[in-house]
Amino acid sequence: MPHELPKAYEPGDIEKRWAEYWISEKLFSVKTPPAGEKRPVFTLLLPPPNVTGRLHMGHMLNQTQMDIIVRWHRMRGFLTLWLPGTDHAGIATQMMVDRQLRSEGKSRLGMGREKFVERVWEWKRHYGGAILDQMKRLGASVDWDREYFTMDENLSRAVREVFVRLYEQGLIYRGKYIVNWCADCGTAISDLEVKHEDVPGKLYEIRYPVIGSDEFITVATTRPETMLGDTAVAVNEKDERYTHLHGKKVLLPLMKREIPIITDELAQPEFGTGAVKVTPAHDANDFEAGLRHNLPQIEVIDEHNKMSSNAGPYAGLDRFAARAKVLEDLTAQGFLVATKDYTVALGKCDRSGTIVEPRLSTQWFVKIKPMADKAIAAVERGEITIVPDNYRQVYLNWMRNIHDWCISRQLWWGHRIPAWRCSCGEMIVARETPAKCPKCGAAALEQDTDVLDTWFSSGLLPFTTLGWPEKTRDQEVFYPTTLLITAYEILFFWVARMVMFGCHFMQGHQQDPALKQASGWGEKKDDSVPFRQVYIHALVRDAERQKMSKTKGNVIDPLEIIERFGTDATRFTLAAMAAPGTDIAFNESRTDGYRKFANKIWNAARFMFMNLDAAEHAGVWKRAELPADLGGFRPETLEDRWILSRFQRVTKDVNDALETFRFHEAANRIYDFFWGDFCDWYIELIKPRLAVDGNKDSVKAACGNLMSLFEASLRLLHPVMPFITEEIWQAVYDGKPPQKSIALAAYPKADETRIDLDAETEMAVLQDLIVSVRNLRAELKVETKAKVPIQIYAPENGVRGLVEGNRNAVERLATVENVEFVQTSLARLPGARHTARFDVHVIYEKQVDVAAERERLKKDLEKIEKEIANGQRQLSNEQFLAKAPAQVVEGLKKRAAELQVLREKTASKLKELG
RNA sequence: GGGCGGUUAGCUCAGCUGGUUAGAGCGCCUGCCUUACAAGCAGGAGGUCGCAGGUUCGAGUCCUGCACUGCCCACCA
Repeated sequence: MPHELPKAYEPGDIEKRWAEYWISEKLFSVKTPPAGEKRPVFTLLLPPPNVTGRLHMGHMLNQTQMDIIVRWHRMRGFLTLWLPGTDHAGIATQMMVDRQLRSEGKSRLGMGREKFVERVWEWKRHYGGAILDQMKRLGASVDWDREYFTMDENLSRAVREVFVRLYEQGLIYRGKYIVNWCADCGTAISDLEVKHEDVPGKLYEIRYPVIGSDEFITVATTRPETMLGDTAVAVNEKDERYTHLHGKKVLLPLMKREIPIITDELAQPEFGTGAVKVTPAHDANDFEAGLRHNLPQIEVIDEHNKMSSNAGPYAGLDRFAARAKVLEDLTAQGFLVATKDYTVALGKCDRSGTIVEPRLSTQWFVKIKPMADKAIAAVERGEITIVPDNYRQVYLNWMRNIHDWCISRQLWWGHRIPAWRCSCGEMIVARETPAKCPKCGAAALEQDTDVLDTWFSSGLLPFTTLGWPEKTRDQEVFYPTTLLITAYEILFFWVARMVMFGCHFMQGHQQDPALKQASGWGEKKDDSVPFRQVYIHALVRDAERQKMSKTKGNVIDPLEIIERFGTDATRFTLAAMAAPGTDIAFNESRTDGYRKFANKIWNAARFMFMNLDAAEHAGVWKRAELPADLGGFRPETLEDRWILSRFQRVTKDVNDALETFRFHEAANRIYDFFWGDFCDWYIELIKPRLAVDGNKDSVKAACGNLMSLFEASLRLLHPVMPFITEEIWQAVYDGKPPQKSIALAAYPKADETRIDLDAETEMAVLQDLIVSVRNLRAELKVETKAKVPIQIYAPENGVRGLVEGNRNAVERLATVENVEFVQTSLARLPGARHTARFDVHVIYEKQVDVAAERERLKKDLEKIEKEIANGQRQLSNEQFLAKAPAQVVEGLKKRAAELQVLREKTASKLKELG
């Protein structure tokens, strides 16, 4: 790799090149180790995007976080498996292909099930890989050799196995119940797929004539059209208003049907009139009540949301047209008593937006309670930790109030339910297509036409992707997976289901004890859980905090952002903004800032290579093998000791932050270190030492130190910015790196013995001095290039020695030409600045702006006084001295001493100025 | 109806387990094309941490209430 790097960083080609390299070299493919290996293992399952999906910001955030964690583990020596795949996404995909067919003038129904499914497969082969290709652009370090698709044969077999086992265990049943029906999708959907929306509506009060009296009983409803299917009116047993009507009947208006008045807890005396109409076929509560009282179920709305023949004169009308007509007729006949404004929680289909109809229908259900109990226990016992912690409670609440899960869908695309019906009425649930009916021997069996809810199969992925139902080595090694990173939105859809299925089907499973131990999970007792940890990340919103949506047109396309700013910068943005618990308002200006950060790194690299090459050319230094992990770093000067110390700190902080998913902290720490410490100070300080005409040994050391530290910093940054770090890292090794990729190099580990407090303190004083002089120069309006003489008063020997020892640095970085030490304080002079440890005076003929100076000092003094007062109050408080940690007291005392000095200097100067 | 978050500089956000002087980026102002970087450098202005109480030696951080705001869950017509 030539070191003639272009002046500005151009991510496009570089990123593409390395993304391809990582894949073609199979760097992230994992071989399952045999028994006997003792190595930490890290497993992560990619939440499978829909095959129909296109990468959006949510994916990108999710994948960036996963990739950071994955690369970090890999570099720390974990056997790291990240499993990618896609979800067949039943409804979404079917709708997509439906639409395509329609545009060709064809229809699903016209072509028949078999042909349609074949067509979907064809579509999948063509377009299904798009989202994974987009992932490749992000640099996601997944194991492409293990890519799965939820409809793969082996995964489908596992799905059938699960279904049959649950059926045999009595945990799957089939029955006619109220389900959420979406007429648009033509299928039942689960409770989770219904989104409630508060909309202004009406509450209608309708009176039903009581038979055998001239009395009426008034019921309240938001859905008058369902009265056509009423089979009772309920009142509460304790409601004395209605005691005299118990056992009587009413004549249902419009339908002229006699229906009983029943007593049931369904009716709450406080609400409305205390009497409620009962429509068992169109309301979940009424359905239950109907069962309790053995009421007939009259379906008046069909699967197309039209009134059925049971609706008499209203048959054929759309449900809402029917509502209008019913109200009209009720009014005309004097049955409508009142119409009140009322907010209705309308249930809409998550997918199509159609208003969902509670409808009586025969479906398959999972009896969820037994599995939910295990899933609750796993989290309660801490076998699974959920981060941030508040989601733990959300999860538990949901799990404790869970209802049976409707798993059948009236679709063609998906895992078909492995149940067959014989004409004799026998139902056969089997792993493989049965040849004949076990009861009557008939061969003409019809398979159930429904498919399974997509989440049924994705809920199994943690173990089915590892070869279940066979007992495989993969499971011993990689199950339970270590972590799951996902969005809150699918906590219930997916996470909760994985926990239930995992705990149920992997009960008794044991991870290879040696690997489990080495991975740090030794104390965990239960290896049936699908993952040890769950991290829930925030939502990405637009810059105005709005949820992104196609209809609002505020969707930010990550690929477009990547195109403009580079993948690394985009990844960095997402990491830096991802503070746990808060949503991310994606702001391009931040990404632009991180693009500049990449450029900064790039130019620091150019600087380094320029100097290394010059040194090598001059024969002062040879680019030999770079000792691993800062092994070649020889601290010679203050800045060497200082930067080494700072590096240990940033390394510690970054590792700590990643341990607890504080991505923003990790990113910001590296940013500050690299830009602030490394570029602004270290590089500036080391510059003269790199001059090839200098002392050979010291040039050599400087080159080695610069390169060592840069190389280590690249490794530190790599999980967040994989591309630019790879590019420069490869160049550092001149195409002969010790590993094929920086992704396989070791992650920096903090060595706290290399933290040098003295160096940090001294450097801070030096920085203070230089900044003070720069300050004064600006204030005095000294021409930029003019070197000025300065005077320094530094009563402490240490400080004086420090400045003398780094006189060069001061002269260069503050543009100073002569440093004179004096014996008396300079604080009062115009054109001087002071800190607690030194005074510095810039000798220059121009005058300071006295008024401005006075203002500044006044402000300073005020602050100092305030702080002194605060400090004194605390230090004179016995309680404080007794209770506060010694370190805090000590610090405060030290500060108090400093403040005294500062106050005196500042006050006397202020006095001087008048 | 239940639950969960947010409110800190003009804007977008950090501030983890309470501890000395509340930070960053962007924007703004001033001066610099100093041979790594003008996608840069140097300097600067800008905050009674939503409001009111409380706990504590000490509160942006913990507690209570209020206000505004966002989200999730829910089979009361």
